[in-house]
Formats: sequence, structure tokens, C-alpha cells
Amino acid sequence: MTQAASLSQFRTGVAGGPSLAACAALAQSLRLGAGEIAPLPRGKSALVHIVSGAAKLVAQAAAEREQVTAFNFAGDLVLVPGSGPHAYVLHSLVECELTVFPYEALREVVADDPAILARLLDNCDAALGRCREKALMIGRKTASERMAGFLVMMAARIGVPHGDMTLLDLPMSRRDIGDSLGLTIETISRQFSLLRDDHMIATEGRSKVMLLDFAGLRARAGHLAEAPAAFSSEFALDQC
Amino acid sequence: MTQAASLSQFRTGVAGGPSLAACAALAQSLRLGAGEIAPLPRGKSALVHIVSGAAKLVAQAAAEREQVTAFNFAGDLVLVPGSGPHAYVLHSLVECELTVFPYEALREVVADDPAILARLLDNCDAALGRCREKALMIGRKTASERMAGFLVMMAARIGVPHGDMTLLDLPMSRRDIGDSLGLTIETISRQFSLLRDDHMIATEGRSKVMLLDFAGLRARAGHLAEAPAAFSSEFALDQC
DNA sequence: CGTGTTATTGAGTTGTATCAATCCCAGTGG
DNA sequence: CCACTGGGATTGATACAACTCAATAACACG
Repeated sequence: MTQAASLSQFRTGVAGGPSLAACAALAQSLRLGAGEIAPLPRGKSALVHIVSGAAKLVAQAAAEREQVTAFNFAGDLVLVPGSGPHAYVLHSLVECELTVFPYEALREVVADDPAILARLLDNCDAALGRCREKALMIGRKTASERMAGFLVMMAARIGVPHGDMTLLDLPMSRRDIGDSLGLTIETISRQFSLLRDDHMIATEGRSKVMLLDFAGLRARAGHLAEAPAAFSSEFALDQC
Repeated sequence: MTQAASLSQFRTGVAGGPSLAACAALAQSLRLGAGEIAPLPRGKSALVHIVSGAAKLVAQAAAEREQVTAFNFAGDLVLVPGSGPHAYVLHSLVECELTVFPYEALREVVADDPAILARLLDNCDAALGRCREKALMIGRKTASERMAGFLVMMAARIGVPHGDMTLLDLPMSRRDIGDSLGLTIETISRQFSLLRDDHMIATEGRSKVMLLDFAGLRARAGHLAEAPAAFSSEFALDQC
């Protein structure tokens, strides 16, 4: 039961509140193929639990001008805004299992359940923190720094340790990365080439990237220090 | 009593929960002159209530490379992150009265108070929505669109209606605006001049801006439609 | 009425976008 | 198993929006 898995995400680990059953009534399971758009109710916000797979949350400024707000992987909770200055859609990157909760209705149901509210707040805090970091990255960093920052973030999310190196199998295209970092597909490609020339990464095929010099990448990203636990939380809403 | 004013912000309007007294014990009042940095505990997150005045939340990438994450005005709640890939500071723009709550401690105190948690979550949702809009703005819009978007946002925040026009008295410098939009001070100045040439604004002194054509500005910003209520909420955390 | 700070304007530079031409890979079907 | 094929990726040439440097102007303050 994928819904059961999603509901268990709301528990704090101590005990399920009395509103869990009510949440279950709201939940809707969904299965998407690769590259599909999640069919969410228009005009209403949705809280989406990624049971398996990977997706991107996209803000649409215009045709050919999209901003990837966040990449999301199995276990993530994504809040998809239903209204605002721009439209948001959730795209699957690979085959996905999702559980969708109408957000406003969910909030009413859990209004008296401090454990679930606290859980949601924790994740909203984390998402806000990452979104702010992203704004800084896009607003005040060079293409080279953004690229390094992206790889460091992805390593924390889906990196597989290989000795002192990290292997990434990126489910997103160069275009997706560009739309996430506010750069073009060509600039992304050039940055990959530069990182390869500098022996900081090695690539294989379109998607596999081996991080050869993690400290070097972090330095290039211009981070203060190692990212804190909140940025690699298992139960993380809205990963960037 | 400014602390009393801050605490009242946590109530939902129905009734104060039992944890309000505990919140009061954590609160610390602060008064800043113009252009000061709020002395917040290092390494810990703080929730700051702007009782009066105006402030900016700044993320520091490096010297001369700062990103203004949000501008905040009287009534706002700002969550200042204590740790992360970059350092954050809260700068006053004018004389300010603040109430500071250590965020982690506050969260423990209100852990069983669903009303306050819901309030905090509402505001975190709103802040996340605005931060996402900002990321889109910085990542995928031209200088002209960003400038227009900034003025539209400020109008919703501190605009004073004058007939069918809106008067702004901006408390921030051109540098602050540039640091907020990911542009330089010179580009901001040139955009002001262009908007003046196009008869969309009129300026007086450094800080006063009259918006002559609000619909035109919103069109230039590339927004879908009118900004929803959530973006001009009275009780708004972390206004961008 | 100075005086220092902030804003404006101009001239030139640069990083990234754009346009365009291969190249490479992952499927697909023979 | 291998050639075919089409979309993504890479690389190069050029354009342009915003940055940088610099000089002047406007404002706010004492």
C-alpha cells in the first residue's frame, strides 16, 4: 500500500494521531510514466508524497522560460502551490508513484494534531532554507559556482559513495539542470566539460557523474562549510 | 509593551493557548537604529517579529556579494537561519523595534499547541511561496521584468493609494534593491530611468516612487494575474 | 553652505545567451 | 547483432544584456 507508506511519513515516530484516518480519506494514489505531468486539481495547492521515482517542481514564467524550483526523490514531500503570480506543475523525471493530498483540506483535518503540524512545519522550514540558498546561488554566483553547488547538493541527495569518491546517476536532463540554475543547456554542457578538464569529475553516458574531488567542488561552490543535517534530511520537503 | 504585541501575533484570534506565557519567557525585545545588524545568537535560528520599522534579511556569499532574501516591514515574522551553506544576518533599514525568539526553543515550547503551530506553518508556506517566486524572477527574468515585479510586490506591501495611482516610499537603497534582484546598483538606476521615460513611474528624491500605470507594471513583470491574498497577508512571514 | 554619501549617466568589457553545426547515445526494428 | 534514427549533448562563432570602471550630479546632513 503506497498510501500507507505516505501516511506513515506524517507520524513523528512516537504514535499516530487521531487524524491519520482522516488523512487517509483525502489521499489519492497516482502512478506516472517518465516525463509526465502530475494531474493535480487546478487552482488548489497539493501536498505530494513521492513514494518512489524522481520529479521536478516547475514554475512557468512563459513558454521556453521555466524555472525548476526543486528536484524531488523518493520519500520527499512537495508542496505544489495552486495559485500565485505564476503557474506550478510537477513533472515526473522517471516512473513515479505518488500520493496526493489536497493541501487546504489536509490542513483542516490536521488542525488539532500538533505532531503532524510540527512535522509539516519542520519540512516547510527546510524547504524555505533551501529555496533561500537557491535564490542566493542564482542571484549572486557564477555559472561555475552554481554547477559545483548543484553537484554538491545532488551528492547529498542521491550520491552513492565509491571509496572517497561519489557516484551520481542524474535522472534529469541538461535542460532541467539549466532551468534549475538559471542557465542554458549549452552553459551547463560547457561547465561539465570544464569540470572534466579540471579533473573534478568524470562522466559516463548522459547521466552518470563521478565526483573525484568533493572538497574541491565544495570550495568552488563557495560554501561556508559542510551542509548541515537539515539539508540531507530523510524526510525532506521540497528538495532543491 | 512590544513583547505583548508580538505574542498577540501568535494567537489565531480565538484564544491564547497555554504556551503563550512560555513564549513570553523566551522573547527578547530589541531596538535598532537605522542600518544596524540585529545581534542574534550565532549558530542558532531566530524568529524575529518586526514590531515597527523595516529590515532586510541578507544571505552572505562573500564580501561584496550579498543576496537580500527578503525585505520586512512592521508586523512581519522573519525566520533567520542560524546554520547553512551561507551566513544570514538581519539588517535594519530604518529605526526598528524587534522581538526575538530563539526558534528551536520556541518550537519546543509550542510543540503541543496546534493553534500556534498552524500559524507558524501558514507563514512558512507563504514565505516559501514568495521565495519560489523570487527564484523564478532572478533565474528567468530580464532586468526590466525584475524591476517591475519588485515595484508590484512593494506596492502590495507598503503602497499608499493615491487615486488610481500608488505612492511608494522605499526605505531601501538602490544597492539593497540590486542585492534583492540579483542586479547591480547601476542597472537598477538605469531601469528606474527607463520606467520614467516610459511614463510608468515618477520619482521624487531618492525614495519616493509614484506608480502611474499599475497594470502596465504588472504586464511588464510577466505575472499571470493579480497576486493572491497570501502575498499581501497582514501576518506575513519573510516578505520578499 | 559645504561635505560626504548615494544616485545617475556614459563608455567599454565580459559572461552568458543565442544561433548553428556536428556528435553521441539510447531505443527500435530489421 | 547491428544499422538506423531521433532527441539530447557537445562544441564553436557571434551577439547582447548586464557588469565594471569612471566621472558627474543630486541629495541629505550638519
